[in-house]
Amino acid sequence: MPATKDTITRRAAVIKALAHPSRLLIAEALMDGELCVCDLKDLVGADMSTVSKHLTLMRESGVLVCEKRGLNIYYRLVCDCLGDFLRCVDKLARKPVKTKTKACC
Amino acid sequence: MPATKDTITRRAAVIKALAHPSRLLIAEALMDGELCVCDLKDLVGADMSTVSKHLTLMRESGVLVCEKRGLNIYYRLVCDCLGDFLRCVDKLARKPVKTKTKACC
DNA sequence: AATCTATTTGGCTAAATGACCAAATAGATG
DNA sequence: CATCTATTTGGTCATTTAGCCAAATAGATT
Repeated sequence: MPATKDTITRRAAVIKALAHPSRLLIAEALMDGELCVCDLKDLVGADMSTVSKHLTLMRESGVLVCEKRGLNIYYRLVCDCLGDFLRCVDKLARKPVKTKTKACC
Repeated sequence: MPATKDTITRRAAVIKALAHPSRLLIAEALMDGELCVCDLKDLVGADMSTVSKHLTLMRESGVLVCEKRGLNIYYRLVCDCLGDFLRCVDKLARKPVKTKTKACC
């Protein structure tokens, strides 16, 4: 079953939800459990509205869900399979890049 | 050991290398083994120069390596741990998004 | 060495992204 | 019900990204 163009695009959107330093930071923090927006704002260190937009993107891509309790909104990761991936990414990110500017050959 | 800002940025770059429909398509195709640029051009269906730039991005982020043999340059995935991740992404991408425009609460 | 072929690079433009500020909303509290 | 607090939304601007075309490169073939 070859993935349709639409399927690929939706998968890419999920990945894109993690493909930004602030959003990755958020995802990694949420691996230890849910946090409210204000916590995440402190973590990221950006304007609250900026953080909120990152969270909206992540939520709409299906990576996060949220729940309001009291005055706060708590976000958490949908999927715990992210852990393995982040370990994989970390392994890749450690490697020095072989060729900075030129193609390998 | 809390990850430094620089580390997070490099991890995000690795993820970003997969966070585009064409690049994801390339990565998935390469899970079955190496392919030359011309194959990938056919797969993606874009201008050769566009594909080449995607490949450069992926290579520089550490996700791909390449090797020239004969006239062609063959690209392959550096890490096979991507397979599990892509399965995870697929699972997330399948879920209907709970709330399209409004926050959950 | 002249030419072919595959790929990359440079330049350009349109579109998407990310940041901030200000204003709106929604629910809790007095 | 008036207000406070947490969060989202809308607007704007600068930056980045993705696409194509044309030109450069590098290695194979004649």
